[in-house]
Amino acid sequence: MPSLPITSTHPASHAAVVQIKRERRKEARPGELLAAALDLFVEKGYAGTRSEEVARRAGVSKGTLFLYFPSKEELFKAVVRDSIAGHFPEWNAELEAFTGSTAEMLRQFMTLWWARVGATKASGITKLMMSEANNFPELAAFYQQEVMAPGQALIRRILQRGVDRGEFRPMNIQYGVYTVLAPMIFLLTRKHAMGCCAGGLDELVPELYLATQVETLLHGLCCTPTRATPSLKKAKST
Amino acid sequence: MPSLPITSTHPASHAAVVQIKRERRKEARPGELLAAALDLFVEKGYAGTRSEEVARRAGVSKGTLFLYFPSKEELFKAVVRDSIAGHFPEWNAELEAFTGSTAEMLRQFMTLWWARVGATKASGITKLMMSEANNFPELAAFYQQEVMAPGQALIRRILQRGVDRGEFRPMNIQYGVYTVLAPMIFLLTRKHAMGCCAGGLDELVPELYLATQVETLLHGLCCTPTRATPSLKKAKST
Amino acid sequence: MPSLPITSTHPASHAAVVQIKRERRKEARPGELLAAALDLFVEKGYAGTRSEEVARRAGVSKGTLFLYFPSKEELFKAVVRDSIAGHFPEWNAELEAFTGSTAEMLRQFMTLWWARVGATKASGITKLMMSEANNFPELAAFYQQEVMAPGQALIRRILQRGVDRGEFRPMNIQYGVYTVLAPMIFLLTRKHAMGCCAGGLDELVPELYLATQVETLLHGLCCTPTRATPSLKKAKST
Amino acid sequence: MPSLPITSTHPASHAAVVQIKRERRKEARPGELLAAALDLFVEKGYAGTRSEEVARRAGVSKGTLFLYFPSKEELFKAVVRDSIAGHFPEWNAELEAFTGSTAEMLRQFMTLWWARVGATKASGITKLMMSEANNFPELAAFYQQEVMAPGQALIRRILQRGVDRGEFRPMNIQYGVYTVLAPMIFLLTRKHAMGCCAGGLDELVPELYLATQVETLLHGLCCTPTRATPSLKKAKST
DNA sequence: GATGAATGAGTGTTCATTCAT
DNA sequence: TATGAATGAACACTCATTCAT
Repeated sequence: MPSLPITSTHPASHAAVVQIKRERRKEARPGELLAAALDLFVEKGYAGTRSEEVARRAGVSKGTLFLYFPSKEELFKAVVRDSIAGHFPEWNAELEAFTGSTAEMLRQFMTLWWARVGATKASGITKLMMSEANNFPELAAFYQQEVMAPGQALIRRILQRGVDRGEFRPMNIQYGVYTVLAPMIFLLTRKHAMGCCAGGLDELVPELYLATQVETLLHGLCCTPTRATPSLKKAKST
Repeated sequence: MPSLPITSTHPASHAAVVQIKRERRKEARPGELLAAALDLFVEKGYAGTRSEEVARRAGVSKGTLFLYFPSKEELFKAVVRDSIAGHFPEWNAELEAFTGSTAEMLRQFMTLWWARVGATKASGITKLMMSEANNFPELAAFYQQEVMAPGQALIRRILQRGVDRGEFRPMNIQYGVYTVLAPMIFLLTRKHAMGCCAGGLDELVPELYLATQVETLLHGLCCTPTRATPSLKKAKST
Repeated sequence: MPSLPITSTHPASHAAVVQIKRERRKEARPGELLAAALDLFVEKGYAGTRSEEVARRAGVSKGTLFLYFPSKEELFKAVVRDSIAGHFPEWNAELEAFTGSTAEMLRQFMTLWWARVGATKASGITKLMMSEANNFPELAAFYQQEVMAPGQALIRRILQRGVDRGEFRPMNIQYGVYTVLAPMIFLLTRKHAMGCCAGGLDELVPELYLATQVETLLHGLCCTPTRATPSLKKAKST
Repeated sequence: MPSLPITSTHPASHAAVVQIKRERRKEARPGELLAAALDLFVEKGYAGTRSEEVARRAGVSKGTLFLYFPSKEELFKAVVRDSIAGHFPEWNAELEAFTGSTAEMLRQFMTLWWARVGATKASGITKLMMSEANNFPELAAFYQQEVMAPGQALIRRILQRGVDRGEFRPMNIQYGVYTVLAPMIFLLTRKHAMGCCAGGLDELVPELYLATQVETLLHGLCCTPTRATPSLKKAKST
């Protein structure tokens, strides 16, 4: 699996970051606008983000924004496309180099996902798509193809490895994928949509929640009780 | 200049001809408006739904809408109450009358939730809240209070019952609630946000997915392993 | 000066008050509506008064209001016309029967005006006219003719009497009229327009204010110092 | 069906032809808008003035108005400041620099007030407040604070100076203020509310009326009788 | 006559988009 | 290229007026 093609429809969108700040960085404009727009779209949603604020945060005038992006809609699409730069090759490679048990592999996958996506700004993109997919079907298709599909393929490979190596019971792999996905999406929802109104009682520690989920999952998935749940040994005899 | 077309400027001169007859249907209006509003809120989101269109879809004028609901916000709350919140007393009663095993109780909860909410338009409301909660804090608080809190309380009661009766292992109940919630939210996300672009490979049968999830959960939750719906064995022999 | 013609364009507007409350008082409707409208127009102004509230206060439905008055504008006109029933003949007669000094006459005029107009609901009509005259020129003309003119004539007669009897110095009578009018209008303004925001320091006792004004006036108007200001005797010798 | 007229649905296809050229006049706009707003507020009252008409009269679009003034209320406040409130520092300074007799000071105050406020459109603002204060409490508070309070303080200072210097008799200063205020308010009422229907008999020359009032006042206020403007005698001889 | 459900033009305000400079 | 002043279509909500019952 070679590096994913980067679909960037605007010039100098990502490379600009590396550029030297010479001649008042003309080439960097689109990148700065995209960064500002990402922040604001995540924070305020599509409708709630005013184009003037995007421009101001990028340090340019309102007119300049429309010089680079013909409309707010196009800006939004560009933001989503631009933000989904391919980390998948790297993650794929990491997981393929993994040599431990598949249970451990799943634990590591979840942990890394939280550290690299869930806990970072990148999670905002996912939230954005969940919110606006209906309004931008074309974009949803793009997201499905560029993010959801590779992501699910990655999970699928883990589960398949577990089954192939006799570590997991035979299963409907696709449903297994969804089982892994569900707590991730749940966390994103809490973080970006419901976090504001969570009652005081249910402070949720994401890392702990994910760990708990993985162990619960493994109980259901594994052929032999995983080390994290010795108490189930008796149960296994049935 | 004899041949210029003369356009009548007298008010209501032409409109009167087209005049739609006014119907007086006081009893039926709120329901019709609620139905129209549910459709549009789900389809276009809260901000994207224009009150005039709600009225038109219900076959009345803009003014009539505000005759029954004093503001867009109250209209939305009424929709939430009508679709979801108002049913909690009934659902609570049903579960309290339940006499079977707690595993079976959880299965029934999930099944009924899908039939009554997940599979219906009401599910769109939950998706909508996930999308727009950040932009409308008052609506979010309302939803939290009227839907999230009672819903989670309901799940909590099920889990607690399992623990109390020695059917489930002791657990952090709140995390257990989230474990039950996660696949529900995952389904809603798929249906409303990603459903439009689902690839051919992953056709998902929600009922089957939920059943699978419950069984996986039960493997992790129960004191004694619970094979899929043992209660059905008896039923078969009948 | 015979009794002023009462211009009432609506049936049973005033006579209704005397009527016996038999047969659910059909004839009283216009009168009740006018009374309710007067209250509300005075309290909330023309634009601020909603026709539905007028109807409700009169104990009828919104439709009924428009049955009696073809529009809000006509209702307003009717209110003003109806409320200015002629007290002037009575007041004229009273003053013509007055036998004391003209200074005393002026004092009594002011005192009675406050008791009968300034302090009562009738003052609201004047405020109404001051506020809305520009929007209803036709009505303003009516008010000018029916109220302002007779009122000023009355004052004029007092002043003229003072001059004729050698009690007041010769003066431009019309300006004298305005001098008498000014504190009256000032009081109405305070009561109806600025009263809401008067600072705590300047509590104004209308009767005291008017008395003060009259004495100040008399200092300027009288040939000999009036009894209320003995300290001025010395000054008079100049 | 070949002969159907095809109506272009492309946006701005026709409008572009009629397009009025946009002028950039940032410096001039606020003044133009303020002038237009003053005209309309005086003519139609606060509630009766539509913001779009203010914009149109200033030759700009509705949006431009809100570019300079964030709301109708702020526009009104700006008009008040521009017309009246903003001049108090200057007027205060003038009076503090005054070195003549307090009687003369009062005369000058009245004269200047008429020339600068009473005779100008600014007077309409005061009339407007008298009309609409009850319906817009926040505006009333603003006007009280920015205009009424400084204005009355100014008068109070004059009267106090007269008393302190032994020119005026001791008095209840606040009532004195009202005595000065009354003819001013009377004039405004006549001009804006009753002026439209003034009968032929009472042509009023405001300057003359005010002068008369001041002299009448001074008769009552001064320790030694002050015949009309003695200071003018000297002036004549010059 | 009386009702009150229904109407829809009108209002302040926002904001993506345009365009003269 | 870049600016930011200017635009105008939208939108939630109000309320005088109408009319079926």
